[in-house]
Amino acid sequence: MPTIRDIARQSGYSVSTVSRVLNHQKYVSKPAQQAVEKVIKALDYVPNSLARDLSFGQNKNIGVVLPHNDHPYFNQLLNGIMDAAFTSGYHIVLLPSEYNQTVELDYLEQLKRKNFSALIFTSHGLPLSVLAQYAQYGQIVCCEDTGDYHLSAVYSNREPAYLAAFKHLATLKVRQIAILLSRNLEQSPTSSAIMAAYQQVFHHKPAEKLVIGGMTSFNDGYQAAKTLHARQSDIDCFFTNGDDIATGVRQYYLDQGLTSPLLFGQENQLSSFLLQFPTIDHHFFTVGQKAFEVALSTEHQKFSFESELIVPK
Amino acid sequence: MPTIRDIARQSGYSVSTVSRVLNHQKYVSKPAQQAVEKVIKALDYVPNSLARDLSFGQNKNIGVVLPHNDHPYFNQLLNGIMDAAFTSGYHIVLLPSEYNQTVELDYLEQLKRKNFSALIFTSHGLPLSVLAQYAQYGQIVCCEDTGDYHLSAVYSNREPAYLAAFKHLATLKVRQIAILLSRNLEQSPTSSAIMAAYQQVFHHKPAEKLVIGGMTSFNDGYQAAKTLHARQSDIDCFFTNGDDIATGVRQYYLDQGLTSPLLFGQENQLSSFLLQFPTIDHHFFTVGQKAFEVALSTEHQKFSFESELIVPK
DNA sequence: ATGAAAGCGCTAACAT
DNA sequence: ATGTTAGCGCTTTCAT
Repeated sequence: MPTIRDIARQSGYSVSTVSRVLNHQKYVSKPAQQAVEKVIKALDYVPNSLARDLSFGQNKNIGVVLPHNDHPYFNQLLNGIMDAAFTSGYHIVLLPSEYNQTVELDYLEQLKRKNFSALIFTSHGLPLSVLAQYAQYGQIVCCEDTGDYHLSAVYSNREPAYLAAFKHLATLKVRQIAILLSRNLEQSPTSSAIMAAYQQVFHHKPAEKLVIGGMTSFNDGYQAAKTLHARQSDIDCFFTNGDDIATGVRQYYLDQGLTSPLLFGQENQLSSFLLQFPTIDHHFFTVGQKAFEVALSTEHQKFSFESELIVPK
Repeated sequence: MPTIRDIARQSGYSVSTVSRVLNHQKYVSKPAQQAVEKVIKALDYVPNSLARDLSFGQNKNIGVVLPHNDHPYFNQLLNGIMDAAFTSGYHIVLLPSEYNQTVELDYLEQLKRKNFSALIFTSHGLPLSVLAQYAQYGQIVCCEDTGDYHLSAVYSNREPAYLAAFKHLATLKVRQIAILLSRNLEQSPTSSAIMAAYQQVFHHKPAEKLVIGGMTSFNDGYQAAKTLHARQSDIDCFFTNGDDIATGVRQYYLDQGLTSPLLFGQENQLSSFLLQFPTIDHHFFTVGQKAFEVALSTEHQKFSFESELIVPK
């Protein structure tokens, strides 16, 4: 592989002139430019990215930490991020965490080593205080409210929509509400927000035996319906963490020859539209786009979008 | 940020000794090692990845070119790739192509620039002959049969399963078969394989007006059913490119109060299991895992797995 | 076991 | 407008 020095030698110009040509800078005469470009073409030369990155002090890779599961939350977020990255010249590096703190810490160390110029956490097991310690080494964007921590945040403000959702259900005189969550009960801010909204509307906590976590798919919804229906047969509503999960619930009831309880989805996927049940759109695609944008900036920023309650007429 | 030279200076040892400590090499005395490690800890030093990569001549990034759409094919493949990459020390870089040849060419150029140490093409718009020209710059793995080209290949051998599928349908005395494809008709080897298998079984080509491409979702299936049913009302079977797409077809018929035609899926997703229609499992997760493995190797290799016909009893 | 020094290939400040 | 050269931070021969 020829280097910039080979081009310099063979063109009769210096390394810096070649560099100028490569980077389309000013102060290169037409003849110089042409001579250099001719040799470049002749030797089939391309500049080495590794050398460039070292010289520049950073590369153009943005790491995206995600638990590596298939929940639509991550898909939509990732699609938004990729969409924004597409024309930016930056690359998205997938960093699966499996919610493992050791792994997450390793990614933070890599940020410090300049293996990435920024990091986006779509979720994290590590406490925010730890993430904050690494913000000095590069932009760190969290897809949740980071409170007072010196960490950028781009997220969806869910509380109002959850509140509106439960008020809507209260209107419908629903009595026994099952709640399906993504992760295990207390772990995530999202779960807390749901529980808080529920309590605010109904003035009591959700029955523990009607709450299940770990839902990521249609099938999970199906199984959860089975389990919960066995526990309590008069459930008249399922508040779920995804339209497809709600659809799984419905399928179970239909397969049993029962009428489906009231369904409530999230993510505004196709199924809630087709089956005409209410859902919440958290605008994750938009969040992803913005998260990427912030990742490129050098300042700490906080943005929130409003989750949107969608009720079919 | 301290550099290796700072560590050398402050520890009283040379740069090379520090380097040896960092890389756990032989020929470092206990006292030297301890002295160096102490300073490393004191200065909170970590080696710079960019410098390492330049010195080593390559980085640990594997680019994965994919069209950036949501078809389960790419998800499953990507999941397999990520699964294999997880413990490897290598990173997966997402390279959306939108089937754009210019974009794909740019990724190949980046391979040449050593921005990636290998490239996996889950799909490509560029001809194989062009890809082959870049194989000299790094391992290139295609997820399809690459014939005689000097390109690694890891893919699923679909023909036999397609043949078996149509034979199965012939057994059922199906007459009017609609065919739903991923991309537009002639573009992909997959489409050709389907058409060839069809013709071999039924001794004539599929009716052109019963073939539609561009299917990626439930909704696409729904719309396609609508369109095709309007064109011809006696379709008695839909051979689709995905279980969820087949499910969309079914939904349309049900919504019209009609009985669903026979469905045939692909990808062996949950829906074919729940609704008990036949499907084909192309084992993309496994293909992805293997593709990654080959990406790390320096030799050109070809692997194929057998697609599997799955018929519920 | 340890160190000196020559790369790796490019950028950019400085000089002319 | 063009050239010289000192980095960028690490790895790796080659001496000692």
